[in-house]
Amino acid sequence: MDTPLDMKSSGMKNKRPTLQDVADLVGVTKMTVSRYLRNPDQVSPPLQTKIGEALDHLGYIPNRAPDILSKSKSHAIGVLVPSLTNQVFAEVIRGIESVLEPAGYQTMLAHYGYSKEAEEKRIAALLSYNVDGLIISESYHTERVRKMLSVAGIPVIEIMDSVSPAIEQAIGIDNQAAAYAMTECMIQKGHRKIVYFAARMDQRTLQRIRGYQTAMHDNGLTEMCLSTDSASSFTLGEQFMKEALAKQPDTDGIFCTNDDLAIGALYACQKAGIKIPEEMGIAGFHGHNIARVMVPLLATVITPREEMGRLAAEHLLSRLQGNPVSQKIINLPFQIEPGESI
Amino acid sequence: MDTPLDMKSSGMKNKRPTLQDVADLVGVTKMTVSRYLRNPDQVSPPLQTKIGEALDHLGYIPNRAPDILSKSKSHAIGVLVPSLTNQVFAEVIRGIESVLEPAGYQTMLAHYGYSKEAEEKRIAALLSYNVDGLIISESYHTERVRKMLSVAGIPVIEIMDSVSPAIEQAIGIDNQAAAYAMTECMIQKGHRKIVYFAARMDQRTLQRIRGYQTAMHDNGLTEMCLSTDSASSFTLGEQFMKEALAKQPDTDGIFCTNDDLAIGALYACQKAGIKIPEEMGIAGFHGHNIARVMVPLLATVITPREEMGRLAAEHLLSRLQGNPVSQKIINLPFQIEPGESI
DNA sequence: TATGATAATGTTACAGGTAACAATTCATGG
DNA sequence: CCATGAATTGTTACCTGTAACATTATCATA
Repeated sequence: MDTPLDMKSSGMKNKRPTLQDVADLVGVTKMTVSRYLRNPDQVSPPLQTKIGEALDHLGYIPNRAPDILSKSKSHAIGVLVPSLTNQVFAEVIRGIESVLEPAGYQTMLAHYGYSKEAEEKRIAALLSYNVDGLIISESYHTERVRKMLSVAGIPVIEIMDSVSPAIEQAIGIDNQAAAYAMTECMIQKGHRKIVYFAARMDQRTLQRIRGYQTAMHDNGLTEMCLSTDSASSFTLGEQFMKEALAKQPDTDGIFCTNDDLAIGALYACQKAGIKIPEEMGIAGFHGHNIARVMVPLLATVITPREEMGRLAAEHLLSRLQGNPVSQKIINLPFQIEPGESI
Repeated sequence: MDTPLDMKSSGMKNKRPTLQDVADLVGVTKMTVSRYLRNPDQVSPPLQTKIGEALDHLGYIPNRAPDILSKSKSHAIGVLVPSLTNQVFAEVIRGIESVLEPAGYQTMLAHYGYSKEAEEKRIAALLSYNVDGLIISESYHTERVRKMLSVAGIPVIEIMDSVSPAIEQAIGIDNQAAAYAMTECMIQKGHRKIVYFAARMDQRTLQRIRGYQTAMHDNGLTEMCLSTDSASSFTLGEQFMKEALAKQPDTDGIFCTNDDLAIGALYACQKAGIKIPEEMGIAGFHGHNIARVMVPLLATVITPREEMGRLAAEHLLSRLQGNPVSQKIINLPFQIEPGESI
């Protein structure tokens, strides 16, 4: 005569409990339960106990859907990065979450693998979930993306790049200036035939190339660039190294668009018995953690990735609180770390 | 006499357009527009054109909120990992998304920094957004987490670990067996005084330690373990190396719970002039990409991270289509890569 | 031209929480 | 013992897209 032990075994739908279910159990309306959840003191002490027990017993889980529907406020922030495997973005994300999480916001992460088409789809998806704000990391967008963002009417912050014209607000570094500075540094150290290794030709890489080219030109040196559209990797750095030596045997310096390529190139030299930095100077970009411990220490451009994420989140929160854009473009400092490899 | 150029400048609320707005513009009911969006052929050709134009003109963005509310289907999958900066999880996530994205599912990523408390909060947050399924990467859960998951009534898949009892379904590797195999391999290569470096004492690390201990014991060797609760890093590997040599100067092997520690330890040896592998064998775990190119090549346990993510997503999709759990525990193979460092 | 079938469009109700307002209870002082 | 107001609880409406059903338009055929 017993009822089934639980709903699962009874073949019922086992739907997750709603406020109504809790209210029915206690014998009040769901409004009362709602009040309890938002501020327990709004209901009488005896009900507080009963409602608390009922919530616990049923295992009530809050449901944001109604709120999102009625107030168009999801308390979720969309974060769009090109890649998750790239350590750089992982650190930016950590910075973002370190601010959003304590503020009660959920981050909705999406990535688009550097494809404009995917970016469009991902932004549409994030907007369809009614995110309250967006942090994106590209500087060029299709017309449709711009329209979507404008229509959505939510604050948008672009990160990584402080040079391209911002939609509303951009926080990043000046990639061209950083690349210029590193190239200058390599030249000062005596390198002359410096080749640039580039992968994934996005805006940031193009700007770095421009910085490198300008520095070479300003010093009366000849530039040479090896590039590909595919993803960068340690192995690609090795390949490029071999290619550079084949094309220009007297190459004495390599500046890479990121540390992955640089590390690959460095190991390729070690395997080939090329002395670093005497015979070949190698520099990277972005300060991969490993660059700071390896032997020899890799020359690299150190960028404030985590702080960039933090700042982006802070400015976004500020705008969600109704404040206007305080500063359209925020340019963060970078640092040239010569290491031991140039 | 002109109307303002756009709504922004008119001080209006600039709310994002709804189906009703589109319908009003065309002169039909929103139901007709809804039909057009789901299957254009359901409306007459002239209306198809007009609705298409209106949608475009207003920049309509679909809104999932009503659907989530009425059907409790969000087409979002929650993915919970301990850390995003850890490359291992980035690759798992890539595997997951490679399956979910083409299937029309949005991933909602959350991480909890190895804290049980944060895990609870994160799972509650994901459930409050009505995710249709969950992929989580811990094997031990608080009672409250178990209750939430049971009440939510959505498919849950645990990844990383194939040994702990699965809530519903687990996909991972046998960490203990893998650590045993690598320890055996080190012993075979002649190392005797092998020390284990562990950070972040989660279940997986504990199982690896057990594998190491068993292998040492089975070979009549003495075990020694350096561990900390804090996060692993290259620098920590360096510190541990110094500590191990101080405590046990005749240490001739290091087995690390991950490649980050191993790489740090390896460079520490290089800086101290200790020859690898002659004087010191070093092995890692998980096959960090860099381990596959560095000099010397790092001995490591190669795990199918991306495939693990793919499989988890595929099984989740299958269950979302109503299929039952086909296999409660799926044990993926690992591979011992001796490299040149042991 | 009437009839029935089919295509095209409209109407209504619903999902679950909460703002806004309404109603009820209860204690207190006159 | 009732008026008054504060404290507590209830009622109604709303947010947006769509399933389910209802209605109207269109057209071929008897």
